[in-house]
Amino acid sequence: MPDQPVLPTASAETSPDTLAQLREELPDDEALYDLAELFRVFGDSTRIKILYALFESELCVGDIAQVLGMSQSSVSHQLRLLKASKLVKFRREGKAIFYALDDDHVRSMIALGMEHVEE
Amino acid sequence: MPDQPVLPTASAETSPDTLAQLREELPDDEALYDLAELFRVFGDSTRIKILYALFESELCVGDIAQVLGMSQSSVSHQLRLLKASKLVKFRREGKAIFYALDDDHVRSMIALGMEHVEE
DNA sequence: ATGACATATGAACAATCGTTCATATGAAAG
DNA sequence: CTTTCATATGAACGATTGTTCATATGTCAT
Repeated sequence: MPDQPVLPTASAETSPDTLAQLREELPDDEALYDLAELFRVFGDSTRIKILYALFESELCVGDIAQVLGMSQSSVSHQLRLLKASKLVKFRREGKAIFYALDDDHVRSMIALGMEHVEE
Repeated sequence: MPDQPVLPTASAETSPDTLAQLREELPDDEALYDLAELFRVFGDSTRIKILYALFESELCVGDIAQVLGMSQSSVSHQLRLLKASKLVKFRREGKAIFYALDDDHVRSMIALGMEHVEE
């Protein structure tokens, strides 16, 4: 007869207590979901291209579309996501709407990612 | 008769030359695709959770699954992607395989993202 | 008001993705 | 060599995603 009852959920190498503690130390599910969602927004070629196009200066939607060689509609749809995630800000000037990176946070993020990729 | 022929692709606010220059200054399509792909790997709750679980110390697959309350299969599938993107490394010890964050790059990336989300 | 231009949005469709289930590989113990 | 344990992998299915096309909203000039 074993000292400890055999639990249906079997641990492999680390003690169950340590695992339980690790589980508690993880950020809230919501925070983790939000984080994943943020990365998901960066995780598309079109959106990355848009962000890169805005690296130096603001641009209006039509110009972004032209620089990237994509349809206005597609760019607009993606800008919506970037807007919702606070990665870009915008201002109206007559008929045109100019988009720009929201802050240097975004630049840092892209730069850091690029470092990893270029290794 | 207009000084310039009217091009089928109409520019909106910025001069066509400036747009053309901007287009040239963008990183290669391949680099941009790789960058997006990197972010895409971060862009899933399960994978983010796995990375967070490995923040402090290495863990074997079964333990990761238990900490996250997910199936071994699912974790293994996701580890494959993390491996392919060089976000985690691993070593074998008997039957178990221990995974760990590949480098501090990964930690920085997650930390930076978390900053943005927590605003 | 009307027309022209810039942008946004909704529906629809193909493509991609993450999970599950079943099974395969690989290592250690008997 | 057979069994057991840990992990990996393939097929399949539902869910999510990005594009296109058509159309709506909003701004300015006439």
